[in-house]
Amino acid sequence: MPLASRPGYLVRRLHQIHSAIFLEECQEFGITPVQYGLITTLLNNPGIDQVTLGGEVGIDRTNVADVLNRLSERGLVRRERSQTDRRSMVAFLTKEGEAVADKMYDSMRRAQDRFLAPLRPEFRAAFLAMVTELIEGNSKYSLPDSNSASGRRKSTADRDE
Amino acid sequence: MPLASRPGYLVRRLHQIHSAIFLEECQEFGITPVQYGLITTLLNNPGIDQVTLGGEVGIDRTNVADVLNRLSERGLVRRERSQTDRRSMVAFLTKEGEAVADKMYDSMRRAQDRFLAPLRPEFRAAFLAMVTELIEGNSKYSLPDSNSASGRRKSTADRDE
DNA sequence: CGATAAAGAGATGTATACTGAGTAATTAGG
DNA sequence: CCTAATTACTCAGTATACATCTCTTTATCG
Repeated sequence: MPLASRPGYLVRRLHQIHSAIFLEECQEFGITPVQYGLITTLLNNPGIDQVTLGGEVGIDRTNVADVLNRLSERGLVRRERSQTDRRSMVAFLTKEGEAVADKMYDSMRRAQDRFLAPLRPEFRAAFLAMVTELIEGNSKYSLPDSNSASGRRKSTADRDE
Repeated sequence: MPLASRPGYLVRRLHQIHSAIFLEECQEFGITPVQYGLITTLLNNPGIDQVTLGGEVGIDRTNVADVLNRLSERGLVRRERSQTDRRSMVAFLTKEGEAVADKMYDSMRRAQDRFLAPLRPEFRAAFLAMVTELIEGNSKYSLPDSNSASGRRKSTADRDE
């Protein structure tokens, strides 16, 4: 089975390529794809705790802490202990964080569009549907056990944009 | 644009999921997806130099050195200076390296199959074709400049398996 | 043939991603 | 109500991935 026909290889390259395009398109902001995912989730769910945040964005709990650290060092995110459960840290966007989320939106959209551009337009929805199918069908592997527990709080609004 | 509809998010999750399945299926060998890609490429191209190797496997040249280091510490890979170009390092699988490549093959296949399982069988080829299309259409972002130069040697056989 | 440009490899630093161990706070059971 | 289990987080360690800078080797040009 040649490398170029292995799903795993293809998916890794796809991820690599998207990261490169996103980073190029959003260069001026110095925000990575994962950081942007966290930022938009915080925008829609201010005061969310780190475990729930990781569940929403699809990253490991320790990684959430790492990324939030970098974002709060840059003044985009503010963290504090939860009032209701003092084990938890809850996170908010600062004013600057909200400004960055806003200013980056168009660049993010351009990155997504450029990534999908090689695919004939009529195939794009089908492609995304198949990817979603693969993610949902494999959902039990989608995140480590560390995040799986607990009552995955329903996200408040999902107005996104 | 909600997170779950962004191509970048979906592709990241897909990569995450495949890694988890591969790691689980190949647990007993302690070999990661990237390491296995390098090993099979070395199997088909013994004595390949590091830059060409990186081009074949789709990883950065410094990363090639890192991964080869780990593999040679475990006695799976042997490296030496090229006879023809003493700037280059060329790599070979050791006997143990070849044995591991052989023993892992079935586990790798199982990982790939499990990953694709949620997709209806008649869609799988179409999915892989679309992914390939996206990779080729975006090929200019597929690898950093550091690898792009030089005469990407034609791989000798590609008998793979 | 010697100066210099180009290429390859290495080291260093950043970011993502995950595991495992350990600590503190909360909840559940007896 | 006190102990045990669970949960949230942190810290340390490993691996991938990439950028950048330095050093050596090779190639080229005058």
